[in-house]
Amino acid sequence: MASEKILLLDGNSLAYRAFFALPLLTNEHGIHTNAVYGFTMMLQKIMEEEKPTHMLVAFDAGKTTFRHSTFEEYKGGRQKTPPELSEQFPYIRKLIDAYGIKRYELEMYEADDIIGTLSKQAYEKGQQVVIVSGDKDLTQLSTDKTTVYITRKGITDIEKYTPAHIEEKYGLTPLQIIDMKGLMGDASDNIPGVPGVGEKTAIKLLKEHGSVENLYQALDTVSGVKLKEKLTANEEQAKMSKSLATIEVNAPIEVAIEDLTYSGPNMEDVVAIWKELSFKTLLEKTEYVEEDQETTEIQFTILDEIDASILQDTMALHLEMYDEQYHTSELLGISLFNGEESYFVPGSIAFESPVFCTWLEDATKIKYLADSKATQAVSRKHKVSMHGVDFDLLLAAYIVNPSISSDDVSSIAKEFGYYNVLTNDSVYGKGAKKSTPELDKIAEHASRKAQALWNLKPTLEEKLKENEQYSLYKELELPLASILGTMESDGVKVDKQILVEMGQDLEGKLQIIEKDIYVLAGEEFNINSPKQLGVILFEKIGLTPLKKTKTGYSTAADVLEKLASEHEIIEQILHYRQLGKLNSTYIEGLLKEIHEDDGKIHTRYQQALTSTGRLSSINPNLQNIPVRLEEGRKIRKAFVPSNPDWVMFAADYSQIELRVLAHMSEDVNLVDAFNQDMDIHTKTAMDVFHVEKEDVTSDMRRAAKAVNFGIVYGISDYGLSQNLNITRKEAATFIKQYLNSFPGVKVYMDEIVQEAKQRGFVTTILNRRRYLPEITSSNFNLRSFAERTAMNTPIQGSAADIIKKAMIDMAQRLIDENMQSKMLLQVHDELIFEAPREELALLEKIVPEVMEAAIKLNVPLKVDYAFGSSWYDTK
DNA sequence: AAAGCTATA
DNA sequence: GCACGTATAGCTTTC
Repeated sequence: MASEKILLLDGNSLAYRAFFALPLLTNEHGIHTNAVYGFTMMLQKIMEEEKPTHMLVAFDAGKTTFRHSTFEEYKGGRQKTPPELSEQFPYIRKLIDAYGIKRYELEMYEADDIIGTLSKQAYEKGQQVVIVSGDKDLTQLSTDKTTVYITRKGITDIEKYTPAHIEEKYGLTPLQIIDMKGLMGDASDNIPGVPGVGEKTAIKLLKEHGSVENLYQALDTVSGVKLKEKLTANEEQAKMSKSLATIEVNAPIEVAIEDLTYSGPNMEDVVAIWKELSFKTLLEKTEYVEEDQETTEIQFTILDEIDASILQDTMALHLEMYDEQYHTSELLGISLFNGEESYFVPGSIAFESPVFCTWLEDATKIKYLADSKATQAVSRKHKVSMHGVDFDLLLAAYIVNPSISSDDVSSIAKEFGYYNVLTNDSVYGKGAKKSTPELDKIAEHASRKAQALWNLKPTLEEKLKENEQYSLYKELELPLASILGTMESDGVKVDKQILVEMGQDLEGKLQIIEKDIYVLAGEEFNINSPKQLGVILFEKIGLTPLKKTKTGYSTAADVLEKLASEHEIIEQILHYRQLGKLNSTYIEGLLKEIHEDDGKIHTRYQQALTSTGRLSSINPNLQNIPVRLEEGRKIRKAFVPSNPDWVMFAADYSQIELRVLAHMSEDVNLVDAFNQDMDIHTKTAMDVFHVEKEDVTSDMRRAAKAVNFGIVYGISDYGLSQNLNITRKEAATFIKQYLNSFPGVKVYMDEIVQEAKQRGFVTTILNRRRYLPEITSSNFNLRSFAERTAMNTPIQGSAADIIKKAMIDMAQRLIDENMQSKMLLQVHDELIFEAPREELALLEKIVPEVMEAAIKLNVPLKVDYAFGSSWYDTK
């Protein structure tokens, strides 16, 4: 039986280690997961390396142990277990069970004693023993067949204690470790030892005398008067300490080695726990495919034409696309489910059927969808305008909790307890392995999705109503999805030639700057590499590094600007970066996104992504087209109307976030300022600096503007000081002055943080929620971040609510007025249209009117607008 | 895949 | 004494 190997783990000790080694992670439900995660990592690694035949995780049973009858203060003065860790123990236990590992705890005994007892029994049986703990006391158990692994810093770094290693490290035998503890004590366990005797002295004494008992028998021979005195005075305490430090190897345990055979994990259970805790990396690494086991068989019919009889009044419908870029992706087919029968129609056959297209357009035919925006966009590509959407899974899940990061039907369904859908990755493969499976597989996959929609609708709607978010979902997000789908599919015309010419111009300029930089640096290097640049600037040229990053010198723009006066290379580098960014992201990047067939760019808005309720824009991002610097702003010249004699028309909300703040805080001074339509930054400067309007300098206004931004973002004196390049103290004074001038804002900020603490979430004007589990964290950084988001999210999110509502009203108004003008883009606080010149006069009237009336606040909303022959000219 | 940088509101 | 402004997307380099 020499091949048997038993692995004994100290559960409490390892959980503590994991907890303190890792940052306080949480999953999207606010459950702390760092200890479980670290424990899992250790477990995986150690099992893989050791391949044990037997395993056990021992836990401490309770607070009191037999050692307390010897010494009441044993382990006294210990900090109580942080609640963030306590809450993780149940998961650790569940996980151990899922792995199929035995766990054990025993009244009055510690995990050490269980491990000691079992390691002795295993040793006697001739097994190899491996003990894992974070507690060095366990090293006393080391023998020729027993190795004790003690975690070092981190979670997977381990020191292996064999008798030889102990000899080498301390010059002692494993059992003498107990004597050493007896003499030197152990602060963490509150074992006193002999005061004044530390590790060095203890080791020296034991090398001479062998044990505590022998030492006291030969006390006369000990050199050093002081030491002898200390030893004499503390003889009882030394002997008691030794007994406290001795691990019991004959504890009355009720498990036997034979019960501990390890036969491998139940991966289904393990994966379920990983999912519950959102261990994404572990899930991705695991090749275990649990879906096939979890899903139940379904029935479906593949059709090669659509018969009117299958298109009923209410149906779940899913368009199965090969990839997520639905504007260009191949349509693999559509699935339909009516509560009983599932159908799949391959490819674009459905859209070739007038019966189907008519059904899609019919508002009285009710559709349940996974992603109505995508469905709308794809339908429009097939010249169909869909109506009658009554459910959108993606949006419903997002409104329930915007932190849910998953965007495929399978993972959303699982969030709400429905497991009968496979992931896209498992059907198509991911990365380089992605490919189209056979038709049958696709049909089944798509059918499962349609069935999921049907089954999940009641669950999601109930949740939305319970949270009073049903109208946010049904009257705001759902109609908006259709509008966004239309905007995306309409697209925006981009003049390729303009971009190409700008690109050539940029390339030329870049080459010149590049050469200049090489001359100034005295060598050629990759300017785009912060690492190489850092070496040139701070080592070769010898500039002073003002800031560091995790990996080296920071060469960020704000740092370089401060060094600009030191060396002329800085200015060149900043210019190189600026032009390089324009060329790679905006010239080359945008050119790649122009569709050949229509010369347009079709971005995709992510409607279910941000935690605040804003949209985001991808492939390409049209919400960050340059505007601040003239050189970049010229990119906007390429964005033109799709008809030659039309114009671009842009309208933006003025100071919408500060107006929202005025509304929510009801601060009299701020409300007044907006009611009188004052320049808010000037007004802030007047109040913060106590000057008259005429005496506000441009610097004062700039500082006030930064303070206003800071207030919206959840201010800190440090952040403001960085932004304004002033001291922290000065920044703190500004903030104090601001809050004195706008006391209602201070009250509001305090209250919103309190509210977040009490309810666990904050809300916007339209009752959008954001959960902030970390607001009660004991970690300063996490808590502070949550507090700032508690202040910012209602402001940013309410502004998002307002413009979304405006978009819905605007789309309706364009229809009502029978206009050809099209709403094309949304950039957080602005809307961009293209319009025939004849409609300009009307547009100038209705756009501000509709936007300003979108949601009534207790301050007016203000909209500025402009038009011109390109986006650039709308200024 | 992560880090560093830069573009927007 | 620590670390320290909100929300994003995308490019290049480096591991």
